[in-house]
Amino acid sequence: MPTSKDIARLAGVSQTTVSRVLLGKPNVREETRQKVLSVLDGTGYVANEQARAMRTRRTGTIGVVTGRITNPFYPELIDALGTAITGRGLRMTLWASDADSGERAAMEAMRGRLVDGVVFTAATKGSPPLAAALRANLPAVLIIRSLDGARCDQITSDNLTGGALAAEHFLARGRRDVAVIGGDDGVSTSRERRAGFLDRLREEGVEVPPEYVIDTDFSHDSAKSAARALFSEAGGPRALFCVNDVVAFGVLDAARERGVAIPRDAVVIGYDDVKMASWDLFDLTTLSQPVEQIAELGVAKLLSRLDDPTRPFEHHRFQPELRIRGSAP
Amino acid sequence: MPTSKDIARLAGVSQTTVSRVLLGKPNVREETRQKVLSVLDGTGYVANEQARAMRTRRTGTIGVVTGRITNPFYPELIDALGTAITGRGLRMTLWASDADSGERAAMEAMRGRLVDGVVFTAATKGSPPLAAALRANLPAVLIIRSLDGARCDQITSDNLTGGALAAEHFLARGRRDVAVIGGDDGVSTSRERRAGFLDRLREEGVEVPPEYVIDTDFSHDSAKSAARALFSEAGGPRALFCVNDVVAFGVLDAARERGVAIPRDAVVIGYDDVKMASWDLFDLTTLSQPVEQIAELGVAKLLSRLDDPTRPFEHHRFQPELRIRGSAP
DNA sequence: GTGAAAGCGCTAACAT
DNA sequence: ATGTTAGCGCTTTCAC
Repeated sequence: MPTSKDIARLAGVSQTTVSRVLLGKPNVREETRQKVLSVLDGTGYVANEQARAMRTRRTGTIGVVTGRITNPFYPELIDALGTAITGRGLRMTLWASDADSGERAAMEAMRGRLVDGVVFTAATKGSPPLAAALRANLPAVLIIRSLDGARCDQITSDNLTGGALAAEHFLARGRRDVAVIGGDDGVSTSRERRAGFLDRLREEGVEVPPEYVIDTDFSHDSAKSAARALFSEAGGPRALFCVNDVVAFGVLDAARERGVAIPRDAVVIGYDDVKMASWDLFDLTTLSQPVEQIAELGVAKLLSRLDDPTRPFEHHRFQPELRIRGSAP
Repeated sequence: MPTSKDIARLAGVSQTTVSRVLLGKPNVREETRQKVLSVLDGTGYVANEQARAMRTRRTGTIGVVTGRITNPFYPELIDALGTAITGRGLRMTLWASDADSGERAAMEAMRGRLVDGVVFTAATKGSPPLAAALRANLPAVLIIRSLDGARCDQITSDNLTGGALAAEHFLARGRRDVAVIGGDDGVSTSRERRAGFLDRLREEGVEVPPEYVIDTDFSHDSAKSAARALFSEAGGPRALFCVNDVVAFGVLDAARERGVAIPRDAVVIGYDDVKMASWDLFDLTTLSQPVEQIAELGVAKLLSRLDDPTRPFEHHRFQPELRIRGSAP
């Protein structure tokens, strides 16, 4: 594998000149440039990015930390982030794991200069490595999930409004037998979606009893068993707002198992509008958040911070939109 | 951000000794080691991996190339690869894109010494960058999809057997009104699954007419419209083998739309056994391939090749297992 | 057991 | 417009 020194020797110029040609610097005579380019062409030379990174202090790699990919929302997000990152000629290093091991690894990678910055998508209140990264002022951005007072840019859906829209949809159809399923107050999305939903209901005089504000993790199976309990209760709630689509899928599965017809016997709203939500078998009414835009803006903000670390931190919230489908017409 | 030189100065030793301690070399006096370690602890020093990689010629990063993540099988595979890679203290750089842009980028990254090797999961017959990578003897491994005569290790499911198992399941239930949906002969998985299925049927005297061997891409929507056409045909096939689960989901969706009851009016078998396949709404009979094992072995083979580039190439095939569920009991 | 010195392959400052 | 030189932060001989 040839080095720029080899190219220089073959072209009869200094190694510096080769570097100049490679970087497209202006101060090279056209004739010299051509000579170098032709040698370059012949050898199929590719610059050693490691060595380059060592001087420029830019690796051209962006880290991405997500939760476990069991939620189909994450693949779509990763896809969008991948597009935003590779579209800029950069690379994406991915950590997709439970717990905070991904955050820990990402922080190490930043400090070890293996990535220029990190996009965190699964921020949780009590994550020590994330807190440490932000405290150390390492270049990071939070998308999808936010953290109050985090020292970095944040891009999310306006989850409070999203929850309120779900509430309004139920109210407009005269439903008052509502419940919220899924949630963890350490996670901004579910906390805010829940709060927006409950607050809007309260404004209209509907108070949701605490036993119908159901904590479950974000998995299909937990949601399913929670809904199963709800459905076996005779006078229980039948207008269910789920904090995300996977939770909603679990609820739909429980409904099928229990012989609860959707939307006749119960109505369901999700959040995220993953691709599957529009499949006939689910046909899920849900709130959509613009994944591509969130990913794109997140990457853009991260890169702009690398250039200007002093820019004040921003929190951009995209408006969610209610997609009305068969599960809650 | 301190360097090993800073640590050396603070500890009153040479930079070399710091390096020795960091790498756990034996020839350091215990007393010296402790001194260095205590300074290390105090500063929160993290070695610059770039510089390290430049000397060792190992980056500690593995590239992964997948197709677009619209197929839920890929997230599960990425998850498994991530576990196999990060579990070894390495990092994963991911390219998930249509076409061969990911392969091209991965090849560049290998040549630019940004990754030690690459796991290709979406090999297609006519991919120039992949062909080039293999020709150049760059360290790579093919998993899930194979390529005849590729100069690298390959780990796949035994797709021929998988297809045969599906055929046997239909035959055992007396079904002869079969069709195969989804396929592209440039992709080993669908080519082999199809061939295994058709060959086994032929052995039992069942010849599938060519119009019931349906080429569609691997998307839910294409499969859905193909199945829609099939279901509107009166005497058409009603025992459908799909080359993967997403295709099967599309078929199930079409069935629902057309009022075709599963499994009463039609039976469906998929391939992959993605998590969703066991959800009540799908309840899909399918062939499972051991994703974790494939990922684990793929990474292991790749790493072992880095240590011994001369080892002969192997193709390991895992046996698929039929998971019988409601869609084809 | 420890340190000095060389060098991985680049880029950038400085000379000419 | 081009070349010389000095590192980036490590690991690895090679001396002692």
